[in-house]
Amino acid sequence: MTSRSLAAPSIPGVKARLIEAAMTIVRKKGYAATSVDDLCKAAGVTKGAFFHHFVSKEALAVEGAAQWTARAEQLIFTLPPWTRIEEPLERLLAHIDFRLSMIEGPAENFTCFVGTMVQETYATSPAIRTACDASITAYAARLAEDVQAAIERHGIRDGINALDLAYHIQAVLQGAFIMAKAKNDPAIARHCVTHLKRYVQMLFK
Amino acid sequence: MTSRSLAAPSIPGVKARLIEAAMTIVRKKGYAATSVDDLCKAAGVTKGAFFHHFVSKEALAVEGAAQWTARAEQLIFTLPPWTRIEEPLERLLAHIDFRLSMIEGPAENFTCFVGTMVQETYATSPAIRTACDASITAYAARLAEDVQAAIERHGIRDGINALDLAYHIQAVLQGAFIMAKAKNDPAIARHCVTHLKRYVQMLFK
DNA sequence: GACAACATACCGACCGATTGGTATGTCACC
DNA sequence: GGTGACATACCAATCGGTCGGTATGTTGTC
Repeated sequence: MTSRSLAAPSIPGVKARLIEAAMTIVRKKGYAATSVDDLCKAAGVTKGAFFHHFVSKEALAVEGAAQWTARAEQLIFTLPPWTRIEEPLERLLAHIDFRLSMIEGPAENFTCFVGTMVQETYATSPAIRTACDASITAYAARLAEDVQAAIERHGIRDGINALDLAYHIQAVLQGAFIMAKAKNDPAIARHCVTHLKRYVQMLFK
Repeated sequence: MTSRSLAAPSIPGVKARLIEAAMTIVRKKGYAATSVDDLCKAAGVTKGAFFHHFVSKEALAVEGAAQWTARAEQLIFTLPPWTRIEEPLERLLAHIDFRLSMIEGPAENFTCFVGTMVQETYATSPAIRTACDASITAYAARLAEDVQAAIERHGIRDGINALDLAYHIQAVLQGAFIMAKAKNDPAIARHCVTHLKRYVQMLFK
């Protein structure tokens, strides 16, 4: 039955390595320009192995988006020590500071996998668009919890909704990434996120 | 053979029609996924004509970016009546309102040609990246004039620089576009731009 | 515990379609 | 009769994806 261990996973997870490769290469060249061969070469895998694990390139993108969500949950909302700050507004601002501190080095290291993909595929691949949307929505929903807690504690300007503000925070990050790519320099992106932090602070004052 | 068309600058410039097609199709599918054949078909032009006017697909992108700048200058900074508002802060806010009002219908109608392209090409095509950067920079510089005028009239919070704020405005728009694509709904993008407007208003109070 | 039957993981040659780009020709207008 | 503005035919490379095959498990039966 199912005392099933993997039959022959030879070297640690071919699948994981392919997804890892996709997260790097797609963020650098975009989805369409990333070929299956590119991915295979980077992961040290043959094409046969690729299509053994994924029915299509699109399927890899969808699975990659799901894993991106999980990774963000860990890396941004769970592991960092500041996530345990009690005071909700402080925690929210620490979140923004953290995102700010990530913006460094080559763009493919700090930009968003799903944000990059959805740009190119929203009109051509419903499956990928949906998967990217789910990832962004999950992030926003999680962030909105902290925003809501801060609102309850401090109050906020009229007409502002927690989820909306969470999406706005996401949008500024995505936009900042585009600026960094255009200028080939992360500094401009940091300035944008600094504006964002100021906005959030002012809303709660 | 040939049921041909005019030899001299045929009806309304083949070149212009190709660039026009690129602005629509690239915004919908991205740069890499847009083939030269796609462009030719949309413009009603043969491949021979394409490569008669452009040495490469990349060259079309570069020229398209330059025209995008010119078009934005006209459509956003020159033609609309609100550009003649005297009061600089009012004019700046009218600018944001105008951008807000553009966010409607399918994403390929209101998103940014150069923002979409630079996402995919910043690491692979220096020529395109530079052209997109020039376009974004020109827009920001123009917008910064209005921001600066408003600062001189009203004063602004400490540590805020006109050009920086102009780039931030651009970034929020770009990020809003990504949200709209992910959700397949422009409403979310409008919410983001509303946050942006509120931020600008608060800075000047 | 031996063995047949089957499942999983992978290899790499191969496929038709499409890609960006070229080579050559045609034809109207100066 | 040269030149600019195309059209047509074509090309090598690359694309995503298929397919027959092998090596190495795992499992039910006796």
